[in-house]
Order: sequence, then C-alpha cells, then structure tokens
Amino acid sequence: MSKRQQTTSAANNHGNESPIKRGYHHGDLQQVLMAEAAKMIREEGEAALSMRKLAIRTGVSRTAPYHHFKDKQGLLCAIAEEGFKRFDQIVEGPLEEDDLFEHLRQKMRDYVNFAIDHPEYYNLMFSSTIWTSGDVSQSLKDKAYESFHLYSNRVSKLCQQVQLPDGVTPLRITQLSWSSFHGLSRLMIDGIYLDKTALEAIFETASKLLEPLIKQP
Amino acid sequence: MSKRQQTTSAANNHGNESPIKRGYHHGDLQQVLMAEAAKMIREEGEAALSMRKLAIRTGVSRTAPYHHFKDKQGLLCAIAEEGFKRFDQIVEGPLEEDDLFEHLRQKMRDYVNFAIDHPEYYNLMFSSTIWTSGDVSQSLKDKAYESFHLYSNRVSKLCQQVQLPDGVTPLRITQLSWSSFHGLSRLMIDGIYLDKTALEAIFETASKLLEPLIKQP
DNA sequence: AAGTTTATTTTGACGCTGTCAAGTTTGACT
DNA sequence: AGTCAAACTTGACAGCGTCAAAATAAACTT
Repeated sequence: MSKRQQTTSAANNHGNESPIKRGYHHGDLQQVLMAEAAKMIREEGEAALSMRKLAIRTGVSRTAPYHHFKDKQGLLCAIAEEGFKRFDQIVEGPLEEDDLFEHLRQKMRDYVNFAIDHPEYYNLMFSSTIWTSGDVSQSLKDKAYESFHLYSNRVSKLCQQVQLPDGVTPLRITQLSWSSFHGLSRLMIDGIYLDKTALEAIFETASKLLEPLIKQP
Repeated sequence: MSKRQQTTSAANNHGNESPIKRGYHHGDLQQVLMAEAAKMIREEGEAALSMRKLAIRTGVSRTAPYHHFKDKQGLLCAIAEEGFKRFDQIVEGPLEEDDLFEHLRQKMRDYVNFAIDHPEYYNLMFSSTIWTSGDVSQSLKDKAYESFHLYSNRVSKLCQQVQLPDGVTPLRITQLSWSSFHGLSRLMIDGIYLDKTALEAIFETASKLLEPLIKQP
C-alpha cells in the first residue's frame, strides 16, 4: 500500500498542478481515483460505485486501487475528507457586518446549496455507513472535528453581536444551527417533504425567529 | 408473488396475535421476515443485512422472501413504512395545555428518543438509498406523506397558542422544526458532533429561542 | 373424496461484488 | 549496472441479489 494512503492526499503536489505525469506508472492514480469515484457517485448514485468498475473506468486493473486505499471504505473516507475541505471554503468567507440577518440568511443559503450542489460529497461526509461502521479513518475524524470548530468559531463571533437568553451558549447555538442546516440539507437532497421552492421561505422564517435576539440598548 | 405484498402487512391478523401458525407453509412469513430483518439491522448494521442470511436465519430457503417482497428494496420500504406507523404514535398523544414550552421540550425529546431508540427504523424511514433510488414503493410514499400531515396538523394547532411574526406560517414552522429534529437525530444516531449529554441543553436552547413568540395581550 | 387451481417454497444458475495472495513490471537510488 | 521498493496485474474465493424452473402444500370445486 502506498505510504501516502489515508493522508492529506494532495499535499505532495508541490504547487505543481500542470498535467505532468509524475511518479510511478499511472501518474497520480490516487487523485484520479477519488475524482472518478466522486463523479460516478454523482452520476449514478452511491450504490452504483464499485471498486471494480471504478478501476476499469480509470484504466487500471481491478485491484490497483487497493494500493492507494485500504479498502472501499478507505476510499469513501478520503472522498468525505475532501468534501470537508471544500465545505470549509463555504464556512469561511467574509463576515458581512452590514445587515446581520441578511448575512445569516446568506450563510443558510450557502450551507444548503453546498449540500444540494455537491451531494456526492455531502452524503459521504455525513454517511451513516461510514460513521457507524467502526473503522472511519482517523484523518477523516480529525478533519470533521476541525470543520466543526471552524464553524463553531464563526457562530461564536456572530453571537457577540446579539443578546443570548440566559443559559444559552454559543456552543448550543452551534449544535442547534448545524443540526437544523443538516436536517434541511438531508431532506432536500433526498427529496422528502421539502423542495427548492420552499427554501427561501424557510430561511426567512428562521431569520424572523431569531430577530428578538437583537440587543436592546 | 403474494397478493399481500407491499400492502398494510398486519391487516389480516384479525386481532389474533397468539402464536398460532396459520396460512401457508411457514405461517406468517412476511411479518417474520420484517421483524427479523429489523433485528439484524439493529444488531449488526444495515450493511450486514443480506436477503440470503435473512432467509436462512428465518428458516426458509434463499429465495423464499422474494414471494413476499419484490426485491430487497421492497423489503426495506416495508420496514420503513412500519417505522412511520410507530413514529405516528410519538407524534400523537395528548396536547398538554399546561406549560406550552415544557410541552414543546417533551415533544423534542420524544422525537429524538424515537430515532435514538429505533435507529433500525429511523435510518430506513429517511434513507438516502431508498428515497433517491427511483423505485420507492407507492405505499411508503403515501405513509410518509400521511405522517408529515399528522405532524403538520399538530404544529398548526400549537401555533394558534402563539403570535407568529409577519410572513411566518405554520407550514414553514412545520418544515423548519422537522428539519431541525431530523438533523439532530441524524447527527445523534451517527455520533457526529453530538452526544446524548448535550441533548437537554439543546432542547432548552431551542425552547428559549422560541419564547419571544408568546402572545402579548 | 378426488381433482384442480393457486400460493408458497426450493434448487440451480448467472453475473456481479470486495478483497486476499502471489507474481510481475516499473521507476528510483546507489 | 544492480538493487530495492513501490505500483500494478492475474488468479482465486466467498458472498451477494435475483431470475427461471421445478416441487410442494394448501385451498377451492365438484
């Protein structure tokens, strides 16, 4: 198995992203596998992803992927981790100080749109089968935890602009809001009860429910 | 295939729940299969459920289940449907008029506890693979829709006791609250970011955020 | 009670899956 | 030029979902 297996996979790119085939036989098989797998999941659903089809489609033999990922689960963990990296870019971004509640609504849109636009990542990031399997990769655990803290810090900063009721802490707001966005995204992706046309009204509702938090001078 | 396939499965029990073996060879294979499958999922995870193992464990041959369920997906849909039936019993139950917010907190507990206590049902009820597969059974769709309306009616009734902000409707509250409970339950079941010890504080937070809705006379 | 029909179950088979073991090729390093 | 390790291939195995055809058992008809 490759030494690089299960580690931050693009780290050894040295900033060189030109299409130069480096390294061993195939070049950058690990990256290509992850990209192709994500593509297959996106186009045909997670159930349609098999290690064999992935290998053949990538132009290598059935078991070649096993030198880059411990097993199928290892590949899925790596893709999920990649998903968290992309997700972080949504959470980051400027804190618009102008209109707090418009800012909040925009963040809601950003979260749910990420899930809707990249379900192949979002599904894996919060996949039951991955997280309850007992062998989720350590690096995925670490990345997920890191993303949570990034989000948590953002929420805490925003909380400073409002008056929280007694006993309500930024941590609880973090957990409650993430839960809400997560549930919204899940129902949306799976097409249960909700559809895109309801989204903006739901954001508006959430925003209105929070409005009493504005500080009374 | 059995005529009963995909229909309300316990309907022909005629209130007779004694362990009398009736009907054809096995007796009530359909019911036994559903119960055994749920048990397997609960004990070993959804991934560990195979039609073959289920059949053998139930004491019939590999393909016997296919006369009671169209395919594996059909079985899973039937179990999910059973899950919604049990879930309804949580949503139903008396409307405690005494303390509105304590009532709300209790409903939150009930929802999430159902998910935590019966993950083998909850996972299937909101399973990505089922709902995005394209062949979810019509009766499951109907049941899920029915459960949503049951919940929606309850929320609407509760909304009459408070003053909703302009533009906020009971439907949006229904969608937003279900999303929140769903996300909470999912993160809880999968053990991501949340654990049981945080639950009560999160409910308290949600309750506090809603308090400004009380009617000003 | 015998014969017919229909529901139920079994056996056999096919192609697909994940992945292990052993062997082969390739590039990098001395 | 020779060594070594990484990357990859081929062969194999058990398990999977599920179809077709045969067998069995219950229910219905007369």
